[in-house]
Amino acid sequence: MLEKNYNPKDFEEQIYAQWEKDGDFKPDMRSDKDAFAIVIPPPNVTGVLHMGHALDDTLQDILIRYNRMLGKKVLWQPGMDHAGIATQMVVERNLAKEGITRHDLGREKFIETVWKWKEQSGGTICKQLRRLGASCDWSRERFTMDEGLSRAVRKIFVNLYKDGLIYKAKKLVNWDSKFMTAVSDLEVVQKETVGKMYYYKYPIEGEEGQFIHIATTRPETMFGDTAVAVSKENEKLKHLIGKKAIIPIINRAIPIIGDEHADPEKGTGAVKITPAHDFNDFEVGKRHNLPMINILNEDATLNENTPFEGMDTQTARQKTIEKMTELGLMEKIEDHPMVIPYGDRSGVVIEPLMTDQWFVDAPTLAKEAIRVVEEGEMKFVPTTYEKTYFEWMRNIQPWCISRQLWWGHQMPIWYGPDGTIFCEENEEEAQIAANKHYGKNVELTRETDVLDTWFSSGLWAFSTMGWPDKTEFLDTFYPTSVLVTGFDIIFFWVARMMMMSMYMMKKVPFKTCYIHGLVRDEQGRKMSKSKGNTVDPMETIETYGADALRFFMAAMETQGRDINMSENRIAGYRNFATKLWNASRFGEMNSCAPVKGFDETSVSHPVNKWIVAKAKEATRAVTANLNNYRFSDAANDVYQFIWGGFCDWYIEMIKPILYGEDENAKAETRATFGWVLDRILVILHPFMPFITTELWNNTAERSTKLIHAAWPQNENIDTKALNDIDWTIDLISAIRSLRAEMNLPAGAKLTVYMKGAEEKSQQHLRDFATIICSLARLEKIEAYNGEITPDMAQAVFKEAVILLPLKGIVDFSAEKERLRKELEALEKNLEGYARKLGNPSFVERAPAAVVEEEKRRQAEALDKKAKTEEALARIVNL
RNA sequence: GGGUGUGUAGCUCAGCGGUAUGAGCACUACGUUGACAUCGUAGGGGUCACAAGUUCGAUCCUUGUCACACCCACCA
Repeated sequence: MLEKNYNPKDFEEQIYAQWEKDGDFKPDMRSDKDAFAIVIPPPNVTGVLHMGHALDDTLQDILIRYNRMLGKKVLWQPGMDHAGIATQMVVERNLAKEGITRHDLGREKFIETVWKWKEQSGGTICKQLRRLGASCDWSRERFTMDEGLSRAVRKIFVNLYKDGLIYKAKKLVNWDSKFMTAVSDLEVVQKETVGKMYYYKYPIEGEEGQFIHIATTRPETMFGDTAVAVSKENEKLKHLIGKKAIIPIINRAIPIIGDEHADPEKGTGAVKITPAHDFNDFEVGKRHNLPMINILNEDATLNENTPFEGMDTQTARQKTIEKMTELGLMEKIEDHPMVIPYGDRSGVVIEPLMTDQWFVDAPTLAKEAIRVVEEGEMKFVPTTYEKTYFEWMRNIQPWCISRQLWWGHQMPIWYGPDGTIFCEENEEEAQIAANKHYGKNVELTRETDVLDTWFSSGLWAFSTMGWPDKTEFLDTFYPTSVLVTGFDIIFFWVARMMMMSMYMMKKVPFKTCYIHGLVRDEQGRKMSKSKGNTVDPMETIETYGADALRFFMAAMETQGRDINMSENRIAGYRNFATKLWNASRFGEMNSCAPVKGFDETSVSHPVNKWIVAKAKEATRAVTANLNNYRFSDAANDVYQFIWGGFCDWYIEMIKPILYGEDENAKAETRATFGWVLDRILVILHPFMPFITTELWNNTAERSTKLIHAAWPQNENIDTKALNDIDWTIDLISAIRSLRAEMNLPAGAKLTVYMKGAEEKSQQHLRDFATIICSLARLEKIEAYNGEITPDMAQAVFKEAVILLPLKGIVDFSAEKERLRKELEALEKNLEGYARKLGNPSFVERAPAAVVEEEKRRQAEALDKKAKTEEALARIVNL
């Protein structure tokens, strides 16, 4: 017995536990059908589920469940990312509460602590994913730092290194002074601010009273200046080229050089060049062989190369200005719009800093990654993201992969006593290589840097399947079928996966990349903790059930567009679930249940034939839309069928049968109801796995679990069966409309006549009289050949007129008004038809079918107009 | 500066070269029947941003304009 009320809390968690216990998420390796695989975008081990995950993982689960029901070998590979910086940050914060820093612990102890933290508090999100209903194969859960994946990281690193695609270089990199590590370009966010532009002057060496005027936003970097540049085209300043300027305060002479980097139109036309602290100046420095003077420590305080050692940049800036003012060299300070780089995680200003770092030769790796997308081996859905991908990949810069952190994959790099580099998969091999190199046993020291987190996630598609070992899983599931992720992850992850996979596997990591948008708040603003406008999916699930949230996500997902949260709408989908629940209860109360051996093609009652055809039609539409990643269309197809077709019409239409005397019809209808409800549970299951399973388990004894039920394919649809009932539905709607128009009490049982109906319509009338009477609240309905009397309300219905005799005097003004309005609309339409059909080039050039259709509509409208006019005339004549 | 996307009902959005039966929510009126008030029935509401072009026909294609959003680059 189903409970009276739909209460998802009663069963959602239990059902999930049962699936997991029964191993229902494991791929069926005996299936003779294709493989279908998705690797989950590994959430950070520190992460908790947010609405973005809820969207991302719902879409994946829909695809996974759908394909599982198609009978394929289906793998949804779950796991988590070790999230270098994020995790180190969390653990350090915990230590800080006890007044300890990681340096107090030392590297080894600290890493131990992180692992301990991971075991105890990491991975909350995996529990939450279960609550959402995600049917991942948890028995295969991986972690980007586990032993297997670490081996994969080392192996691919060594390969890349030996192929010359990983190299060490001293370069200007983005330096995060909070974490004291280099970060990649992607981890830097540019923020617009209004800053200051400082104008001052440097004396010219040997020329008393002569100056070169400089504009800068960072006066404190002057101690690292190694030149002043002016354009060779600059008529006013080019005479200074070759002379020397004196950096005040420290009185160091630097050359004035000619370089096109100095735009005569900007600033003063002269630019101070600080090669060690500015990416543009770095290039200028290289061109002119300028020395590079580093003026910063790793914590972004000024170093011994400046007079302000130990000060932070802001303080040093003030000091510099003070000094310059004292020297009479300050000219003016102006407000200046500028962009300042910040670390996306640390939130501190990123400083360009000269350091030894490791790089991946991304431009080389990008070539294959670009080619396979160009040639369609990997397709973006929607295709527009292809452009974003190409744009980025074609302009890609070397990827800085070294991080001066502790938590992460330590690079498989060892240094010999003289600094020779040995890159091997483990220490023993490095030792062997080194001993061979030196001809004797030497002591090696290991590189302390760890890898950028995205290096290991870049291998996710194949490392999770056992690579570098040759495994059955790798053979079966690689390349994976589709990757589902947000557009903000294209550069970070999609691009890197493409590069790494093409390099190592020579095959794309996934055949399709489905990109979705952001989940925003109700007003369309980005959700953020600082704004306080985040919605916790777990709370939503608590209130409305996981199914409602999932259906919301699916119904809102229209190919890449952002989604605005809407609690109203989620409530609406909870209501939808309630509706289905109650429809099932109706079936239960009326002994409707699936019958073994029931053949839905053999039903004879038109209503049953109709719903069977409708169900198949809906199935076909959902299938097509899922195949094309049209989630909202698929969801709406199911929704419309269940609510608009099954509940609104079918259930209402079978009531007279179920409450009637015809036992054969009753039996057929009960079985049909059972069949249709089963069909509903099947096609709704990917979207709402919980309620469908609960109903499936409670409406019959089952030999198959719903999660493994077969998704129906290639069915024939009896389109003829659709028309009869569609005619009846139209008629019922017309009568209801007329009733409402005449303000008749809903309870009143009426008689309705139909005049001028064709034989076929009359037949329908006889066949469906009971149904029509029941749904339109009539005493009787029948064909009529008599006169239309003044007490009859009229409505034109197709070729006939519906007559509603009313007892006593009736106010016809409302009806008059309605008929007039209808006439107006008809006139307007007719004008359109006449215009079109009167246009010779339309008749000549438009496809014949279109012209015919137009003519048919015109004829229909003319007929209806005539009937409506008659009706109106009769009223007016009263 | 370069790029991408979006402007359709009060709101959030679907959709399509052939009259917008658009969807959900909101709104109005009425609620009868033994699945359901987390509901039912009926109804109101749109010059599909603007302009030009292509076409027999444009909300849909092209170009331009305006508005908005996002991405990338950029601290003189």
